[in-house]
Amino acid sequence: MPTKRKSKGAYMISAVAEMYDIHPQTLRLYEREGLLKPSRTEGNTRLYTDEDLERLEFILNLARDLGVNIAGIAIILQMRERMESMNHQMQDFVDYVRTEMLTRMQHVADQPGAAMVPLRRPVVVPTEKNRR
Amino acid sequence: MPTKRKSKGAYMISAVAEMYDIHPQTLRLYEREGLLKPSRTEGNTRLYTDEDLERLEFILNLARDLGVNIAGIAIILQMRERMESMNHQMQDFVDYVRTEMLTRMQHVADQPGAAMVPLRRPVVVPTEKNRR
DNA sequence: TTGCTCCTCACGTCACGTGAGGTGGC
DNA sequence: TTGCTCCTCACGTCACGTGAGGTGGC
Repeated sequence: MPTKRKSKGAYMISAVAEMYDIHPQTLRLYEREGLLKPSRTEGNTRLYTDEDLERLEFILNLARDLGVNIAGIAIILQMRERMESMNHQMQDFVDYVRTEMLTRMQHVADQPGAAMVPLRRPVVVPTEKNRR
Repeated sequence: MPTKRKSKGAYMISAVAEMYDIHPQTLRLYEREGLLKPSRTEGNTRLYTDEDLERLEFILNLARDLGVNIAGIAIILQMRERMESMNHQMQDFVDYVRTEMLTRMQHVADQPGAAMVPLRRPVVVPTEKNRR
């Protein structure tokens, strides 16, 4: 269950550490190992955005609950991004095909005596939410 | 570079250990941790098939070269399977759409005065081989 | 000044890999 | 018997997380 966090803000390291009950040094470690890349103030203080925190939640889930080490988390983060882009690509293609087919069916229907062939049911693209 | 291994055979643990320069105990460890599931003879001796060896190569690549621990490897193996099934699903859908469109275009073309609209180029589905 | 930040260094713990030791079947 | 297999137990090493210690800016 992700921590509630709706405001668009930026958090300093101690605030993040408190929110997720994590040692500030661990956050610095994750950054050094390339898992997180918070921005910095002019004074070189780390600032964690909501996007950083979402990523952090994902990392903590892997590290704490599943026992994955840093090397594994890095790879899993990459794979996650690839899967998301695959899903988007798939969705774009489905959308394209749907409109294209409707357009062509319209052409067919415009011809005298042409039969209408309906799409019987929408194509379901697998996502994190609807699988299985 | 995967070790050459074309014959359809089954290997005992010491043969596998030698092929991949890995300790037999490590192979037993990977099995205990659920990464590999070789079959057994009636006498309870492990038998590694070519499929097991392919999986083992993947595991060793993660463990040795990338430093991923066992928990991470388990998750990455799951994700790999999901990505492969997504690729297949995508490919099936592309194939379906291609034949379906050709069929309908044929219908359109059969009508007098109907315009032919070609598929300009084949849709490329991302796979491990052709990405980027 | 206070309370934060930054950094480096070092330690404790645990997972992973490996070895020893004893067993049993082809 | 030999050389393999099975198993459990135990140790060394290293990564991860945490703490201490000293610095500097708002």
